[in-house]
Amino acid sequence: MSDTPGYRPLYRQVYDIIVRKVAQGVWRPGEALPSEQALARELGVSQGTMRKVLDALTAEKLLERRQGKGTFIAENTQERALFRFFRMARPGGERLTPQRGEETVKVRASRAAEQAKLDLMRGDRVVEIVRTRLIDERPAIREIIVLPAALFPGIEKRASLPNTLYSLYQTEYSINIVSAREELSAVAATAEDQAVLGVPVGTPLLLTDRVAISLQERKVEWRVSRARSDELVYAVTLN
Amino acid sequence: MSDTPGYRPLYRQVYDIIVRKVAQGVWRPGEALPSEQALARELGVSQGTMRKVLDALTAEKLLERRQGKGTFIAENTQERALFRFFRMARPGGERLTPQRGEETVKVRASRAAEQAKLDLMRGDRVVEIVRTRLIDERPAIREIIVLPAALFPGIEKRASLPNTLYSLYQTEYSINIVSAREELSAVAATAEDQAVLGVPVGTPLLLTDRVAISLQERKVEWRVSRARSDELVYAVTLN
DNA sequence: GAGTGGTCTAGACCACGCA
DNA sequence: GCGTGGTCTAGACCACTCT
Repeated sequence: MSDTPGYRPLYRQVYDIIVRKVAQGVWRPGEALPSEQALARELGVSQGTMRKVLDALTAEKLLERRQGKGTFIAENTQERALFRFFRMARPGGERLTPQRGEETVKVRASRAAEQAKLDLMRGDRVVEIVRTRLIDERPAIREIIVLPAALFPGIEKRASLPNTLYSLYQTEYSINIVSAREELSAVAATAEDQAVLGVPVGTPLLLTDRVAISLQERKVEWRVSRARSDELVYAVTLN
Repeated sequence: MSDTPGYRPLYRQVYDIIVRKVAQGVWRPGEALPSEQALARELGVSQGTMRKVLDALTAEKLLERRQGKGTFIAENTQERALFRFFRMARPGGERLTPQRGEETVKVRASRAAEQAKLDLMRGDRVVEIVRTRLIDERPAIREIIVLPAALFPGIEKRASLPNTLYSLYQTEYSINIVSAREELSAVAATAEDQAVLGVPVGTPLLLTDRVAISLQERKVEWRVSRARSDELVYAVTLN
């Protein structure tokens, strides 16, 4: 799995140092880092090398740089986190923001499929979140979200969960979601889908199976969504 | 649409020059460019600036750089072009290569929907390719592909089309596909789907609606695919 | 005007591929 | 051992933001 390059560029080492600091929460989301110059001096590298590191982290959307102002820890704000990982839109491309519907949270033993998906051990516990999301006031998406309980202590005791869970992960649990692997397929609506979403059994639904990856490259969330596909599409740009 | 920055960095100008040269086919796909040093001298900029340009174009997958060897025009080889824009896989993520099935090509007048999708004028003609693709020897995907006829002269006279059209676009028509906007939805199989794909009417299919964008930022292809979703998923990684 | 990131330069040395 | 891209440095100047 892990190569041993035998040669480890300086900027790579500095990169890892900064990533570690961010993961430790040395700076809060939205807060400014020291200037390029200051960081370079502090770590004993040239400004050019420091810049290379900060630019790379900006490309990974962990930092944001604004000319004349500074370098900031990227915030998984509602807006941003939503449009980055929530790809549902109206046909034609117009983005939309779902509303919150029914929601249940519980902690339970993990199942074999979950252990496989999230690299868990037998006996590990998981948090299960089941929720409905609304478009135009009507139920449109059913989601089942599974998290390793060890990483999210007490999350089941929270009064209510925000629409964008990833900002909660970041601010409350110092877990930054940096990428997600998704698999989409088309399935027929079940009786349960009919009950929740109000579509006839057999209606084609868009099923999304997502595993979210943290900055530390851990699989931290498994999410399966079933979405009405009549007025909703999954929009993505390939590069 | 187009901002006037009022200030145009040097590397941006050099970038445009190189892009233009690539689009003009000054170097063939797979061929090596002059070295960083040589290009920098030729264009009268420093090596650092030249490097910035070449790195940016590498990030856009237009070039490939190999230490010790040189900088090459990225080839839309079968392998690469396929896995870059063809996202179908087996559940679990294993990539697969479809085989070619039935195929028809014709040139005809464009319809309103096509004019809208591809930014065409009324009266512009289009090439329509209808084809079936096989997985494990069985029909699994139906595709309708629409191209502006003006950009692909004589394409309808070709004996047969390759599995990966984008390498054909690149080598024969100097059109580099650099990105694609896709919209996915779930639809019920029609009688025609039943006839071609052998699935019962009403079976959920995965429908993909793609517009492919060229290096010159033109909308060059509209492709609608209907895929069996029983043993096939659409796999994508979000960053 | 002071401070930040953004651009640009010139030059040195390192790692890789190949003959 | 030569030529290529990859890393690293030091320093200058430009553009943007805020006071």
